Amino acid sequence: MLELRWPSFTAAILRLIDGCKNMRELKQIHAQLTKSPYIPNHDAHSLITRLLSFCALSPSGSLSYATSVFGCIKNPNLYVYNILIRAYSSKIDAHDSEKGSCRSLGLYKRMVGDGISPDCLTFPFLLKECARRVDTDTGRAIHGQVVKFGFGCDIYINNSMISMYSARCSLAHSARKLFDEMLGKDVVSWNSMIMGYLRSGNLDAALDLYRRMEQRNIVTWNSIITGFAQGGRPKEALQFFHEMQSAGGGIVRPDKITIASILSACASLGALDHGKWVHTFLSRSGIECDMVIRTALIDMYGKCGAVDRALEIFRKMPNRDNLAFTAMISVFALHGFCEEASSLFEEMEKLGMKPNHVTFVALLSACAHSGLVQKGRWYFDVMKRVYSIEPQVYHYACMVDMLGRAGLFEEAERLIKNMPMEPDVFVWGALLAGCQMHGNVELGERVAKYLIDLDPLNHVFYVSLRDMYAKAGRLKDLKVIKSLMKGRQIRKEVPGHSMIEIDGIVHEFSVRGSSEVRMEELLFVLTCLGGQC
DNA sequence: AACTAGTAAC
Repeated sequence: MLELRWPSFTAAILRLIDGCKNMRELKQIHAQLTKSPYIPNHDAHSLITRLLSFCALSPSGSLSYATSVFGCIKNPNLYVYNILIRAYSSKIDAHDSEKGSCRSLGLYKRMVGDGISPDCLTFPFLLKECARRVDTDTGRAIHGQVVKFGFGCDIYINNSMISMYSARCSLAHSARKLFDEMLGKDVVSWNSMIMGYLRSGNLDAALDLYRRMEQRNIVTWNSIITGFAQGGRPKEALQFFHEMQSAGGGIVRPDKITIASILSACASLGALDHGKWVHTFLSRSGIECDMVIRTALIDMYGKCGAVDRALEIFRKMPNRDNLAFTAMISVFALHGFCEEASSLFEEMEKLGMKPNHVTFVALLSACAHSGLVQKGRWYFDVMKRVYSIEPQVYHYACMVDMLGRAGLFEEAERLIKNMPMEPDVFVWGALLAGCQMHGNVELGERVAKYLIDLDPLNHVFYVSLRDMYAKAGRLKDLKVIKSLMKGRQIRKEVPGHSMIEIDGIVHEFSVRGSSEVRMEELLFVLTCLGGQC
């Protein structure tokens, strides 16, 4: 083949590069090219550019190899620069430390230094990397460059900038400013702004835009459903799902992203009937039931109490990743099946699968709820030593919870003292709960007072202290705390509530009653049941 | 060769 002459030779090599399946094949071609004397100069450039595209953009490519190929190009043009900048924006490799600054920016500076001006495609790539890294300082600098080079009216670039500002929760207002000043807004502009509000927790602002927009697409629906499901308003997420199916004559059909989000909403509601309906809908829809959806199904069935069905789906999965394992382990942990959680973890280890920080949250909380202190200590150690996972503040909270429940207050306090980070309210709250459980008023009083100082408007800590005093018969202190609560107007504002699904409708109720559940009737039934027990 | 959307825990 190397005997072939231009142009068929070059065309054949280009076809070979396009047909590459992996980096090994590509490297072989690259090696042959380097040795070949038959390539005219202007062909060499197009060949090396194609090589670069493969390494930089193909899923089986390699960013480090792309960087070295780029280094071989003598006078890279705008197209070549854009390829590598694009690769940095979306590809993540071993050298891509999440905390590092944008690598594409260095390339951009070099390009401008070479006297090459960016075009309208350069900026979306640059901004995407800033968004991914939540590096809004660099993003702002690039915003300046956009204006300087006269691209302030490009809709793609403006949309990219909205997403970039939206990546940082505190900058939703910067995104909104751009959004308001944009002339030709399209559906992506609206979606990006809505996502900015959803990320920053301002669900009502997102809802306002959603209601006002003229055309919605699948991304709009999926974003608003996901945002509400994750933002603690899963009931509304379900409503959006129904709205989606009745809107626009069913032009926009749910896809697998919709299904994954809606299952997560069902999971947090404990809405088993809804979840089952979605499962049936999924089977009939022809939507591919991929690993993500199966994991969401495991979570949904597990959180709705159908552990057997969750396990069945897990066992029938054609392939499982560490997320699927973690979801199943979490289901076991939630229901107090510590043994099952542990043996699934062992299965995971045998397969050489890497558990992550979430896996250990599940394992540690399973140990805490089962009172398996020895095992919990062991997992905490394995996490650090074997898997090099730095314990986060919520791992410490699990450990303190476990030790507190076991009454091991000295060890719990020692652990808190030696934490590498500042203990948060969950850590102290776990210790307080342990004190309350064991009637350790001396320590509990100290912790509760500290927590009240830290978060003086949170009623939970006052109530704990009050109940501890009451139980210990410390009437004088009880009086003091009660008057303190009265003086500060501390009340249990939102009573603890539960939810129940009846005939596919999710009802919320609490001891104080409910707007939806007829309490007299409920009490009557309960009284009757009580007689039978 | 461009911009927006999914699963596990807290």
